[in-house]
Amino acid sequence: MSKLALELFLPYRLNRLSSAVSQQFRAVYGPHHDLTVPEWRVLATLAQFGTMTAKAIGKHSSMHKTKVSRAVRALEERRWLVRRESEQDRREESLSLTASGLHAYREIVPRALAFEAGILAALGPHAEPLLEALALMEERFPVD
Amino acid sequence: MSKLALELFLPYRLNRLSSAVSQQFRAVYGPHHDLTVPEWRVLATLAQFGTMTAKAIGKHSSMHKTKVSRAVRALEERRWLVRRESEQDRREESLSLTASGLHAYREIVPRALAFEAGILAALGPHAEPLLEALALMEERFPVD
DNA sequence: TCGAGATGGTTGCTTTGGTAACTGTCGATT
DNA sequence: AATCGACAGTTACCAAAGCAACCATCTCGA
Repeated sequence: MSKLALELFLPYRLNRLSSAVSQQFRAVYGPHHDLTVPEWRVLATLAQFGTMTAKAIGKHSSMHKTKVSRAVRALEERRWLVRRESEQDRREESLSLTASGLHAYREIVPRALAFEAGILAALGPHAEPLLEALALMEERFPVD
Repeated sequence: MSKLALELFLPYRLNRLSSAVSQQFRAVYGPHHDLTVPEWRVLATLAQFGTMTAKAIGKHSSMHKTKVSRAVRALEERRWLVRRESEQDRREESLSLTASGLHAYREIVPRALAFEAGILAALGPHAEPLLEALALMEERFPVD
């Protein structure tokens, strides 16, 4: 009879680790700005690409359109982003960060990178192989 | 100015991958038995250890006690597990799988292992390094 | 032995996420 | 120009998850 040890089972381990990392990561932007993960993703995506539609944000950050819609509204209420109706296509809207949004972003990024660097440093020589394996798995489990 | 590419950012990648893997994994037990992830974890833990308390299940499977409580009730209603009041300590209850529960478990396990094996096989020589890196990160991000 | 704090487990409240239905707009075909 | 299907985004509804309050029981110390 085949046996399965939950603590060694890959999907479980990934899930556990991902939650733990996310939770720790919240401490990075938590103290100053209280962001949810979807809000952080929208912020990061907009900062990365400048101006884009909600649809494009969702695609790049693997988020369902309702999640994006809500995160966008939250950031808008915080005055971190503005909507502008697109001229060519009035169904969509061009989203971009305000000065405050960009300011907050720039404050968070170095800490986010330091957080990531801390993990990779702790992995030492295992870091590079991990990243390669991650890339392979991402290929096997593509976005939707 | 430091730049951050979300798609290369480790916490994001872990999160994305973990969701994708979990979602695919549901297809393993989905067709026959419609289980939630917490239910699956309780089932697996009980099968692994025989008889234990809800507290112990939560600890082993990294789940909040309310999650465990609800998953236990769901499995109980499905007649996959039974509660027995502990004699030494009447606050806690001894949980164990019924024959049906064990039967379902035994049907799922080979497929679960095959699913995992498929991933590891696709990783080829990268599998072992990945598992080592995972272990290191788990150490760095312990349960709660 | 009795009272205070700790503990196992459940329940209620609130937040969060997903699905589906809806609104408004576009593009294409007629 | 009118209509039909596709599409961007929002909203309403429902399932899932966390937090805190709660109940019952245990343990320990005065």
